[in-house]
This record gives sequence, structure tokens and C-alpha cells, in this order.
Amino acid sequence: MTKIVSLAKRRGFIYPGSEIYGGLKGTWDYGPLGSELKFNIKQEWWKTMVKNRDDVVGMSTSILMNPRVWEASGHMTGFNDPLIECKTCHQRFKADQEDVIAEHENWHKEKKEKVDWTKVKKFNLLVETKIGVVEGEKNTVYLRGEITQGVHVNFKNVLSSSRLKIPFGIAQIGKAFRNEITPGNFTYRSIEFEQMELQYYVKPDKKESMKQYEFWKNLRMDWYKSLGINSDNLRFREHEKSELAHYAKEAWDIEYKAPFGWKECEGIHHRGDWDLARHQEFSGQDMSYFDEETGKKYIPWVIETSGGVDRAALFFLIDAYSEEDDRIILKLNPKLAPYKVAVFPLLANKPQLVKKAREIYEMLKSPIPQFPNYPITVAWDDRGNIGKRYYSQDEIGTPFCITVDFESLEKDDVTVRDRDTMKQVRIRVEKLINYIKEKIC
RNA sequence: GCGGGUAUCGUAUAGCGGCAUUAUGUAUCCUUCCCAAGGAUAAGACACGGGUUCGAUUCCCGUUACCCGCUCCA
Repeated sequence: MTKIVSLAKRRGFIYPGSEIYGGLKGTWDYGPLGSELKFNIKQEWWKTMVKNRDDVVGMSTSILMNPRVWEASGHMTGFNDPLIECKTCHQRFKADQEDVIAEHENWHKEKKEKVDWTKVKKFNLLVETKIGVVEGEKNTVYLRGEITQGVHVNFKNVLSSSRLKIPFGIAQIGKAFRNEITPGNFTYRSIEFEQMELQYYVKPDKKESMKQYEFWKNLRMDWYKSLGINSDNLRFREHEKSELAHYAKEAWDIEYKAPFGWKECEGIHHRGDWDLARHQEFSGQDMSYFDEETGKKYIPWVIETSGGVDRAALFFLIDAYSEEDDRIILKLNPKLAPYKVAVFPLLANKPQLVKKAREIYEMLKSPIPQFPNYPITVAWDDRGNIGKRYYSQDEIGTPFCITVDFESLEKDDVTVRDRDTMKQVRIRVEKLINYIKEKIC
């Protein structure tokens, strides 16, 4: 883990937040390569979940929302009161309800168990801020603790501005904030983090909803595997009934085997009608769906897939990290790699090599419609010797290195060196774009 | 939230109550016909704030951040 943190900073993936001022707990900044990695992850997610589907649309909603949203969602109630917690059975009680607490103590004493309480704490994990310009007249609002609610409150807007019919989904990627009690494990748990979520609305029917639930659960697992995470390092874990969140009927986590243990990277939740029903109750607005087939109105149920972008980035990095002899290699899937290719002249002091290499660099960097996400990211390097440059690109996960040598000048070709096998093939320049395209798509 | 630990160039490290090591990386140049070759030059650090002291990167206190346990985690 230390090696990952050190590499992340040395090569420009992830830096500590506000470092020159001594940092800020639980915040991290993504550097040139880290921001590319994150962007690629989000792009792959969006492709899989939105662009490739007819039944899912995207949204981008506000971080700041009317505070009543959080009352409806259940994030406020129960968490603003001073609470104490029983260390033996982890139940929480309102600190001012002395009779209930005494009763609980007796219950343990009868079982001859020890009774111990935590200090009185306020458990509000929402991050507070204030809006308004006049001091003393500012309103407290909360940075969203989950991005889900932005979608649910717009359920009717999406219905009336699109032609979607149930079942359909709304996807969103965005920042969320939580006053975590214990941030830690590098970027794994942060105060500020990015989520990528799908809310999939289905008929309020047990059989139908469970069918959808299984579908999305498996699709999400496949997504991580298809982008190169080793299957041995992934597993499903079902939540115990006692740990189910207030909104959930059923919940499974996709977990990754990190150096610090099996950790959640994505949750798939059956939210039932919790969100829409609560928003209907709290807002007084009709949140139901009119089903034209049956002529009936109902509040749909929701299947949610909720993943962390930062967690995905961290786990992709950890899983890709490998050492072979003196080489450090990030075996990132080419779709996620910050740079897709690097271009070198074999020798930096031979102008004709540099010139040709530069031409190929410019060619690959220019907008080429054959590339799926054009223009692609291309690195240039003419420092030191060729071996150093290969090693340097291995360390940041660049899948292909293109070298222009003296033969290239005569035959109009280049060598393409594969990151994982270190093998080289000679490719004619006219065929280079198609060759690269096949490898990185 | 509790306990323990750590903090020196970008990274990894040495060290001392009195000019702060080494390697690597970076920049510029020379050299080099494919896997961290070699040479030259340059820039670059004692986390922050107090205290003790003639003098503190070093000793003490506090803060901050990170790491390891426990705890917590919608």
C-alpha cells in the first residue's frame, strides 16, 4: 500500500489535499494521470450504463438541495439528536430517555452481560454549509450525502420530458460529502467523494423487481471484471438484515480484496418505494407513475447500483500494480490507461529520427474518428535512452510504446512494443492507426 | 472517538545541539542503433506553532497530516 501511495504521488496520480498548508483530513487531489484515469473510469461506466442502453438516461443534479429533501430521505431524523450507544450490542438510544436506557441496562444485567456506554454524541454525518450574503440571515443547507436524491426528486420531470416507460433508469455521476468519523486507507474513505449511480424504476412487484435486481447485480460485477480486475479479488456479500440501511429491502455489496481487507466498492440496493413514497409524503406532490397498459397508477420500486469512482480508481490501481525484477508495471486495461501510447525517437540526437517520430506523435494526437474517444492521449519522450523510457511508461500503465528507428526511415514503419509482454512488432505507418485502435478498444 | 507509531529535496533515505547525506527523479547539454549504460551542469528538503538553549532539523509541549490496531460508517 505504501508503494501505491508513493507511486501515486511521484507520478502524478493522487496527491494529499491542500498539502502546502498541512493538508486537510480526508481530502485528496488527482494529478495529471489520476484525473485521466478517473475520467476514463467514468466514461466506461457511462457507456455501459447509459449510452449503450435505450432504457437509461443521464442526469446531473445539484449538490445543494432544499434541506427538506434530507428530512424525507431519512438522513436528518434520528441523527440530529444527542445519542449514546451501547458498546455491548451497538444499539443507539436518545441520550435524554433515561428510563429506556435504564431498562436496557437491566436487560443486559439479567443476562449477566456487562454494560458500557459510549460518550454522548451527535451523529449527523451530513456536511453543513451556509448560503446567503447577509451575516446572521444565512440559511443552513447540506452538501448532499448521496447523489440518489437528486434523481428521485426529478422523477416526474424526467417522465414528462422524455418518453420513457417503466422499466427505465436514470444514471448520474457526481460528488457527495459525508462527515465520516474515520477517513482513512488512502482515498478509500474520504469526506468528499464521487459516486456513479443508476436508479432503475420497476413495477412494484416482487418477482419482477427481483429479476431486475439480479440482472443489475450481475451486470455491475461483470463491468469490473471486463475492465481487468482479477476475479479472485472480487466477491459478492449480502448485507445482514441488521445492517440494512433504512431504505433497503435487500442489499448486496461488490467487494474488492484490498491490502487492508475485503472492502465495498459498489452496493446494489433494492430500495423499494422508500424514496418516491417519502418524497410524495414530504412534498405533497404526486410521485406516482401512470401505467397505460393496466390503466393504474402506482409508485414504482427502485433498484439502485451505487459505486464510488474514487474507490474504483484506487482498486483499479491496486489490482494493476505489479513488479517484475526491477520493473514496476501498472497493468491497467488500455481503456483506463491515462496514456494509450507513447512515441519515441530511438536516439534523441539524430534529427531525422526525431522529425519522423514527431510526425507520428502529431498524427496519433490529432482527431482521428477511428478512435472511440478521439483524440487519444499520447505521450512523447526523448530523454535518456530507450530502456528508461519503456520503464517509465510501464510504471504509469501505458499499454503501447512506438519507436522510430533507422529502419523506419527507409521502410516507413515503426516498432510497437507491448507493455505486458515486452515484445515488439514492426507496423507500417499507414496501418498504425488501425493497429492501435484494435488494441485499445 | 480511543490507543500506538511516523513526519528531512518530487520519491526513497542518512545524520547531527553548531556548513544537512546518498540514490533516484526533474531541467539543460554531450553521448548512446531497443529495455533504468556513461559524462557535465543546475534547481530542489528538516510538516506547522510555541518552549528550553548562546545556538534546535535534532530535546520538550501543542497542532496538523498520514500509517497500524480498535471503534464508527445511511
